[in-house]
Amino acid sequence: MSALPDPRQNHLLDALLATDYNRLFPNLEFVKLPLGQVLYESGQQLKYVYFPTNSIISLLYVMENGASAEIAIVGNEGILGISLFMGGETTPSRAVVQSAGEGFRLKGDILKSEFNRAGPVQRLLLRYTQALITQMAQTAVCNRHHSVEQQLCRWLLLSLDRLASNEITMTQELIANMLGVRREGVTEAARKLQAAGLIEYSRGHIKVTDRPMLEKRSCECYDVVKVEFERLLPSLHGIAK
Amino acid sequence: MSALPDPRQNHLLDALLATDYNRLFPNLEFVKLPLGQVLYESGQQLKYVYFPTNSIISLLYVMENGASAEIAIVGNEGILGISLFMGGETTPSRAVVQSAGEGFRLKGDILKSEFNRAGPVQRLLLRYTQALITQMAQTAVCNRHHSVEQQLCRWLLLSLDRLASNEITMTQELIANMLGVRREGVTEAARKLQAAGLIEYSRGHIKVTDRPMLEKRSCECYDVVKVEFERLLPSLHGIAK
DNA sequence: TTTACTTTGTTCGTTATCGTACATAAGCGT
DNA sequence: ACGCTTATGTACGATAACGAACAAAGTAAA
Repeated sequence: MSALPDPRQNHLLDALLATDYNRLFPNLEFVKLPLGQVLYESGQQLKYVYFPTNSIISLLYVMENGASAEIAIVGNEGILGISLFMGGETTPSRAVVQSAGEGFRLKGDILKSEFNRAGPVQRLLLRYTQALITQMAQTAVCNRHHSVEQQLCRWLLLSLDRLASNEITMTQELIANMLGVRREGVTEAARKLQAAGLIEYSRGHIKVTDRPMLEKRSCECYDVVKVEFERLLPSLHGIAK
Repeated sequence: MSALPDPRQNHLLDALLATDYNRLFPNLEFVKLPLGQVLYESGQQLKYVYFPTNSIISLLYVMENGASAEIAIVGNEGILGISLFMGGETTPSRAVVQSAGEGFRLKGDILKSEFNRAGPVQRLLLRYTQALITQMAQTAVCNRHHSVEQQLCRWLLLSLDRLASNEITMTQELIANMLGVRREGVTEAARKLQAAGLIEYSRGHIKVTDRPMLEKRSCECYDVVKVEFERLLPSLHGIAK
């Protein structure tokens, strides 16, 4: 937490060529992202895009009756605000800070002009977008076919991958909101995982103690998404050549 | 069916400026798309992109255990094969002809070079991609929260919008595959809709007789997707300016 | 310390969907 | 017209998740 904020903690920024990064750097603005902060509201014009470093943003859709479901999550592997360069300017979903932390933001106009250079930056952003699409598609599949427990495993793993530690700060109530299920369902699934020795939790803190087993207990969705991210965005410095 | 095949029946092609369209035209190849044909297999390199005219393509994910779920559908409003210009070349999903008909295909390389002109064609394709993303996201939400009957309504409406007639040629078994539910569930939902006088069906043919009521009975998901498509791709000639 | 609040645990009846099995019926080829 | 295949109808118990209500255990505030 007390580490000096370095934009390169964000893998997308880290993947940029030096020339591109240096041009962007002066425009990156460090921001704290407290739990629950709403970065985008559904249908609202986006002013900034965000590059999380150690925070996680949840894209979720809130229905007319108040029920919600998570569409995808964005962490240090990505960027929040793709609709800016995709041309739509807005989306019907909301973006909320799911795990408190920090990040950098960039004025939308600047990102757009970077994108419109039609060079490496554009290619990188598009590849990331495709990875995000995969995550959304897999969420749809998962919502259809998998149990709450499997989905909880998937969710924990996806979150873990975007954090430095093996501990997630999040109440079961909030997780239930993300998954779009009842809080009691999460409680029961979490209890089972704890009984099996895969996690330890108490009042808003979840520590993963046996990650390999968690992966076994998860559905295939986690792996599909992970493999696709690695295929599209191998985390190599200067990949956006 | 006997109408002369005109690429401009595809709204995306129709939205192109004359100069762009004319450059593309000689490369468009007319193709028949019979029911069940697999246009892309999961993870397979894409050679062509497809512009459906009166056919519908279903993007679906098939799980390890054989269960499946539809991610999105592509009809005359769009293009199949976005991962070509998004940079990934492949996707983890399969593309199957859900409603037989026709379309035009274009060599992947040609589409890529068009995209890389970074002009109106690119902007149009990206806006379409965002609309497709909305459809996927909404599918995730729908899978989580809505009943089989609501989802059937949504599915019928989405399909209807992409066809000229009010009749859909498709067995309940296939619809069940798309929705990722049991065939019996579709049968029951369809029976109710028929009893209520909204549809008439028999052995692979579904005729929608009361569309307004079908919309009422559907979940909000249909409308969200439709509105977003119209916002992003107002069906005006020469919109890709 | 006491109180208030938040988070988690547990129960119970209800519902939707599932899995399986089998019955009926419509259309097709011969 | 015949039988065969495919499509649809129906029933049944099993199961997972729901909605609601309340108990218990932490944590923070008074």
